[in-house]
Amino acid sequence: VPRRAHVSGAGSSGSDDTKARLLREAAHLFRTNGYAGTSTRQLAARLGLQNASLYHYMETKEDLLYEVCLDGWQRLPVAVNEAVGDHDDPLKALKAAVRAHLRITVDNRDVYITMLTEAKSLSPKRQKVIARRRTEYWERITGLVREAQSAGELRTDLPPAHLVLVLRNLLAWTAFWYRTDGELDMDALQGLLTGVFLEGAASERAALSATADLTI
Amino acid sequence: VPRRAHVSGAGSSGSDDTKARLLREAAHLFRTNGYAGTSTRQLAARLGLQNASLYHYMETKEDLLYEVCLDGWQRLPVAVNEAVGDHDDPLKALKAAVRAHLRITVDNRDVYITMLTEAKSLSPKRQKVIARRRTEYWERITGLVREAQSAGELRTDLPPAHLVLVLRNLLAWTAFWYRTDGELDMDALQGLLTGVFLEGAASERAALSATADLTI
DNA sequence: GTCTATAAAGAGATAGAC
DNA sequence: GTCTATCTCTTTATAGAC
Repeated sequence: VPRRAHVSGAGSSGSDDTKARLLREAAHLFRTNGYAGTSTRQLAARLGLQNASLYHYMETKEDLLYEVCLDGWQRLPVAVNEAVGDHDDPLKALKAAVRAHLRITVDNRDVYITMLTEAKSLSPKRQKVIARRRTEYWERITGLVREAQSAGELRTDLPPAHLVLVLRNLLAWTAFWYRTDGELDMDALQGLLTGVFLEGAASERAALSATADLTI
Repeated sequence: VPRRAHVSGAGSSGSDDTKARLLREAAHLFRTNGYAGTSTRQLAARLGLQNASLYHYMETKEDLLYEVCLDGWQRLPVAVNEAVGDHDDPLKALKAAVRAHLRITVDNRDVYITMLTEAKSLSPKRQKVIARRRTEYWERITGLVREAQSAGELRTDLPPAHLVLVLRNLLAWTAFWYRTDGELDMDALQGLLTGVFLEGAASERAALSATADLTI
């Protein structure tokens, strides 16, 4: 008789509430101390377990890192697809994607920062799997940018891939400094990044003179 | 009789060419394997030394990380000040600062990425020193942005600190993906980032309609 | 599913010879 | 300035009882 009447997430085996906690705490410690800097004893202590008990839920410590990275690179495209779903206007779709990306990465900083900074500690084989997911994700974003260009909403003098490099900078680094208790809420953050990305930081006067330079 | 007729850098003691190599290799390994994931034996091997010999140049492994971080946060403001030096126009000064930042971080990826991702492994006291240098650096950049706003070259509807957050995203993450053997050389990279930062990614048509929205 | 106990390897750092 | 040798502690992971 199971002690808790939970419907488990997606696991194939066992009664896994503890497994989810394990992954959450692992992501937290990996971000805070680094992967190699996190011991299985520390991890066990945070769950109120002995070191050896962890091995009921995992085979090696590296498995945890791998699962955290897989989870993160899964959540991101899922959230973006959901956000993009119901927009006809490509620029609105892109804005929704930006919003979803920010939301996911800020709400899951431990997972997100771990998957960006600690994936180097995975085996080469597993690093390749992660790198492939990352590539696919950013290709998806590139597609959104390309559509917005085709619709005449984004400038076409720069290739979509280059615009995405800029966008990627804006999105990737945000979770490293953003604090939910800071002066910027999520709406302001999204407005700031989208605003400068689309309109630029130049003053109107400067922008007009730049246009003049081109026209004359 | 010294074996090499080198003028040493800034050290107060000893004959230190090896010390510089040690710091370089340390930064490389710290970036590649993480601080905790790097052993003193690995480090020694890269210098052709035994583990114990390192302790002639350092007291603890953590000292190396600290020196790498200090070095990185020293180089950045020095390079920016030098680049800004001879510009009267605030916007040109800011552009020169951006160029210098990119140059330094891309040319010293090991140091730069280590100081951003591994400083968490320092003692709390040392982390504070590093955090202070980081703050001072970005305050310097904020000053440049503020001047460019005062000169009417950057939009003033956003506070300088918010424009710097955007700029910081653009600059901070670049060294993580930029490859010197890629299709973008440093000039193109600087042009891309500065261009989108100043002018925005929207098409002119879209930009005009945005302006119209404000005017009408 | 969690425990105690422990194996086996690797870590940072030191002692002292040369 | 570099070495060999070693101390001491911590690490990941396993064995086997409950």
